Amino acid sequence: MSAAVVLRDIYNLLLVHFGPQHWWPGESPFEIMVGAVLTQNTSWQNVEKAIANLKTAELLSPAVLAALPPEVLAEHIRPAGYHNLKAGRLKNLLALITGQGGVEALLAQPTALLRELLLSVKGIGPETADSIVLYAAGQPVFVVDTYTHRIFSRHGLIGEECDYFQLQDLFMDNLEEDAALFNEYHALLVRLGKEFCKKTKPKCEDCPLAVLARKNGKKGIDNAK
DNA sequence: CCCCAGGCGTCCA
DNA sequence: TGGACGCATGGG
Repeated sequence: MSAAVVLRDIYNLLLVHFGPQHWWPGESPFEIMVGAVLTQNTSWQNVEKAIANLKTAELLSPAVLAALPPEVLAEHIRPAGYHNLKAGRLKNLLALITGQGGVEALLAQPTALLRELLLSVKGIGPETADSIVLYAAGQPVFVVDTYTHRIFSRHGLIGEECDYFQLQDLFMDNLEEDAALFNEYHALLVRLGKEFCKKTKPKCEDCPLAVLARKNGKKGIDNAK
């Protein structure tokens, strides 16, 4: 079974089962960027509270946040957890935005450069950078997260040791380079993870992907290490 | 009470 | 280079 076929089968199963997820849940590119930082190791439910706080206080714009003392910002985003840490990370991101002449100008940079710029920000790692590239800039990179790794390793499709970039390459080498596809695929994997592939309470027997086991066996994916 | 959530940086061998 | 740890709130 080729990787391309397996990846397509999984996508089709998930899309039929769950339907389109309409990601990212945010109203503007800047809101998406803020949400991407706030959701680091944090449930989206908590992030929503923090973003609602910012909106209510009319703080959710680059210019306003840039002028806000970090301690004040931290108080508003408290529900998202790690608020002191994340206030600093948002400040770092705002410095990049300002330095690049604004959100529009930053997000208009070519994919590879945009990714490098984001990764140069202290507090923005591979997943946060890729989330911004895909969901805020609409450029085609595949976003990997803990759910992606957990789902694929539990189904025996990759090894436990498969790292972020190996897993990302697996998708990007075997799917057409299409931002809309990458968008929906990642969103569907998160949906699946939340409902059927939690860390300690996997509902594997009910997993929509259970049919894959019979079709694909335990052979894994051909070019997965 | 416990464990977990759409990570990342630091430290230390 | 890689494994442990801190960061922190809200939900189940």
